Amino acid sequence: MTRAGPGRPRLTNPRRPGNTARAEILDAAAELFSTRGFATTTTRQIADAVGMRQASLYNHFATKNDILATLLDATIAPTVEFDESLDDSTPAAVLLCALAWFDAAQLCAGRWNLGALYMLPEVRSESFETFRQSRLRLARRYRDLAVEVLGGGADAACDPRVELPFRLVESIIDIRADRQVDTAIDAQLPETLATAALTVLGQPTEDVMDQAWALMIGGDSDSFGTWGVR
Amino acid sequence: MTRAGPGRPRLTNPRRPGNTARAEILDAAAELFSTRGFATTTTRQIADAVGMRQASLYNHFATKNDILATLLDATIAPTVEFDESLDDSTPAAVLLCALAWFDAAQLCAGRWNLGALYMLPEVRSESFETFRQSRLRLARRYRDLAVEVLGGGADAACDPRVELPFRLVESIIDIRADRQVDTAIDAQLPETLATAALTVLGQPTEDVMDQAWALMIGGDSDSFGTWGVR
DNA sequence: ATTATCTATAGATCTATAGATAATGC
DNA sequence: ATTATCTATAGATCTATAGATAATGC
Repeated sequence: MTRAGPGRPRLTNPRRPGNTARAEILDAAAELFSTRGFATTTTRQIADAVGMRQASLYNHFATKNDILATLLDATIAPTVEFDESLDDSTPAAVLLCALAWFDAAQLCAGRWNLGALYMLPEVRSESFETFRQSRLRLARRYRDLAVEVLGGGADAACDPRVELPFRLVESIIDIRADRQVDTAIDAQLPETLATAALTVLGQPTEDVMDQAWALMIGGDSDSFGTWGVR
Repeated sequence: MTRAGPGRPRLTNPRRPGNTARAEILDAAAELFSTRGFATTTTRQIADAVGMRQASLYNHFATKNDILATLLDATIAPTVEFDESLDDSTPAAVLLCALAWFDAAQLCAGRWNLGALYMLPEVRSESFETFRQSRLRLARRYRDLAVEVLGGGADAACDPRVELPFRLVESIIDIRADRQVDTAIDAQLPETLATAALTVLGQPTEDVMDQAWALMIGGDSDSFGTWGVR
């Protein structure tokens, strides 16, 4: 909050959270990109939202693309790390459920609806190739687990339902985008989606949910605030 | 195909389906907007894709916004009409299932992934207010039917699962966007999603699917090509 | 001296309009 | 005469760079 260091002072007082100009810019860009889109958000709008001049952004990011790339990478990282921390000898149903639960909680958490950045048409451009690869790997991971849950045979691999767990979790992005925050319902959503990810595959959920919950807690449980009420 | 009427001839031969310039423009815009987004698609790109000069677009549409508005309205209309044709004395589970099935088939059909237009950030702007209202009404319709399927009480209205049927159907948009067309799987998707819309609510599906199928056929079954294999 | 901002602006778009042109149809 | 295109361009952006300025820190 109290900024006093070298450099010419800003004309406006800071109005964004973050201890560095970089963090302030990322917060403003996250809000604008996730609500108005990338192409329609101008660098001037970002600068105005931070309280600095348009040209000053370029002391902290080389290009506008660079700002989006930074946000995208930070957004997907926690879920990928959580997935990599899982023990592959655990039953597939438990792994799938835990992954869905963690991912949904991640997408629910945070000041801004960062998942919406995945959906921006601009992300399809060449510049974001690396990010798109990571995300595709995650989608494949969901599908592979779903195939295993369904028995792992050739039939399971062709079952169209194996696409659904990943898509169910993603739907939280549109839910957040379409309406105001409703804490009563939102707190339940991650668990609801993790359950639904099993239900659409025709799986019973009782024991699995408890085991998945244990894995969630086992992960870096301090890395963000709320896991939803249990 | 054979264009020969009044007016100065184009420099390029027609390369888009449609008997009128308007239809050719809509086809090109549908492809570009749904794959690259609205703001990043220039009127020059649309014109190039049609095979005419940028300025010539303005003989057929007043503004770039006007092109998108036309596409949006045409996209949501069939599902809204189908919903209005349904008989409210039918059990809610059958209505929900039929609506989901029809909507999913609609989103699957067609040369371009028009559902992706719903997701464009630009649609949140004032200009598309009317369209957004229609779409919100449709989302509410799904939710109201889901509440009724769950018993209709106050508990049902607060159950977070009531959001899921609508979101499951929408997920077909992202499925289409993320991968190449896979006819073997795609033909099954609408029925799979209609089934899942009931499954996530904890409903049995056996009889309901047959009744829903009958409603699908009863609607304007000739309005588009494939309903999926049954 | 170093740093982070500021002001000013070049260069590159992009939408939409104005007016000319080349067909058809009466 | 009417129509649908064309060419040319005005006016309005928007990104990113260049160079000046006002702080801190040594």
